[in-house]
Amino acid sequence: MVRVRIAPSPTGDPHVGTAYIALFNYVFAKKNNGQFVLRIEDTDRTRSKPEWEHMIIDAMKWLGLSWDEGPDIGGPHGPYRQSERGAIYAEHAELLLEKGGAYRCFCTEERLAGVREEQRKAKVAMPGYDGFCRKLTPADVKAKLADKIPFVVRLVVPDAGVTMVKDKLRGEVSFENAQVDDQVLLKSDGMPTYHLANVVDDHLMEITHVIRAEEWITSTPKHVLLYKAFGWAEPEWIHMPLLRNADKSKISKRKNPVSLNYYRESGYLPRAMLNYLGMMGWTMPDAREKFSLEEMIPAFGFDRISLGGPVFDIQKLTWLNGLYIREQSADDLAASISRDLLSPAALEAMTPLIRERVNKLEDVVDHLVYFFAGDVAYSADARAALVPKGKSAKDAANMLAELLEIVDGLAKIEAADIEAKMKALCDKLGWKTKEFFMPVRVAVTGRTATPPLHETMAVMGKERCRRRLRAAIAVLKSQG
RNA sequence: GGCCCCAUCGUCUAGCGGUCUAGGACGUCGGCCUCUCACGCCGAAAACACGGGUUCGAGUCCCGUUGGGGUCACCA
Repeated sequence: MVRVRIAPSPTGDPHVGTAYIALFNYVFAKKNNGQFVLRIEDTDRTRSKPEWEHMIIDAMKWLGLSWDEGPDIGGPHGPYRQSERGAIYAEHAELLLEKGGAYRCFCTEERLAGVREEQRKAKVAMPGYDGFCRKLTPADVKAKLADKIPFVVRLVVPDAGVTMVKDKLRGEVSFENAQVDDQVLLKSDGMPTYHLANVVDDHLMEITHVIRAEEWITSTPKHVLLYKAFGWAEPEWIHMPLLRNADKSKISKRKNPVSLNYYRESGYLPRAMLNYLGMMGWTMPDAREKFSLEEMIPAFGFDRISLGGPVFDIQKLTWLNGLYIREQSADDLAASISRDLLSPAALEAMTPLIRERVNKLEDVVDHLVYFFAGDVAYSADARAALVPKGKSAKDAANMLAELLEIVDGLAKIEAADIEAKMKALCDKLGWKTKEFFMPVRVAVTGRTATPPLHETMAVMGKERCRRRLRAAIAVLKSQG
């Protein structure tokens, strides 16, 4: 039985790269009458948030990639949230300690930083943990444990030899063990790192094929070593090429919209997104470019994967989406417009904001534009208002960039919350409120006159706000 | 920088030694259709990174160079 999984980390917006890898896992599972598991990797206590998890699950459902087991529906291998599996990891770390596959490390952050610094200065070829605590005697360990000195558990990596990773797409990739660090397996807060949790869970959940992004390939030897230390059989390793920005670097929010919500709210259709992602690195045997998930499944095979990292080209995605939009009947299109864009709920949220500004019903249209539109045009007046008197375009761009950073970190914009955060930012920068809010208003709406900003932003939604902040920053930068 | 991966038009790609004077798609440009725009249709420009091998024959196999990317956390 083929069993695969997608294991997103709920530390930010649902990512297009997650959808990409999920798609190939899903299709491979379906092709082989296998099962697809959703597992939430929330072992980073400081960055993981339940809101992000909800958004990821919601986005995956929007795409239509359904899973057979997951935190929302349960299953025989649960729990599917790593934060709820602490005892399992502790137990396995202990097992590894007994088998000699791991050791306790009592080094402080400071010592580690010092070691790193020295290695940096000495230009050591392979910086990494220096193995200090590996030399501790059982008596040393016992004493430190008794003194309640905090510790982490590290993987024992052999000093010599080679670890081979058999990748389905790349063949045998070998790594000198000397190049592999004694990775931390269990953090001092008792939570596992990705490496431990991933291996333990994949084994316990009976995952047969690990289909993940190429960025993981260099840590795979650690995983292979872990399987060996536990005495478990390895899954098949399949490292997919990475989605890229136009400059070929790994796709990132700085250079591309990467949130699935951006595409969802812009009105890209899930089937268009899936189709486009399906042609990133893979082609239909008959060379068709337009194909459905159902058509992809029987045709799929890893033999048609190409390994060059594909550039995520929104223009081509948009063309494809247009094909799907136009093939709907006018009735169906009208229905999706009133359901997904001009919905009663959206209108109800906007109405209180624009009511005072309206004398005739038709007046609403002018105000509705910036709530519903994608990008807004910045007129000459608007451009002028983007830069407050006494400030430079650069100042304004920097200010908006800081605001963008704040918006990025929010799962959802709430009026009171964003108002407080903007006031705080304004104070921090030492700007007058007038100087601060007008550029933001113009950036986000393209207008110099709008309903109260924080409410407008909340109703407009995070995706619209951030894309326009980005656009305004770009305008300011081009002005020098 | 060490290690690892990758390498056909600007971009996504076809090509699995001869059928390649390299095919398709997006984008770009030109034209047709047309009240405008869009859609649609037709056409054009546009690529095998470089150097060595192997072979009767290399875009296709091997090696090197160059280039790009990834990774070197108590993040995933």
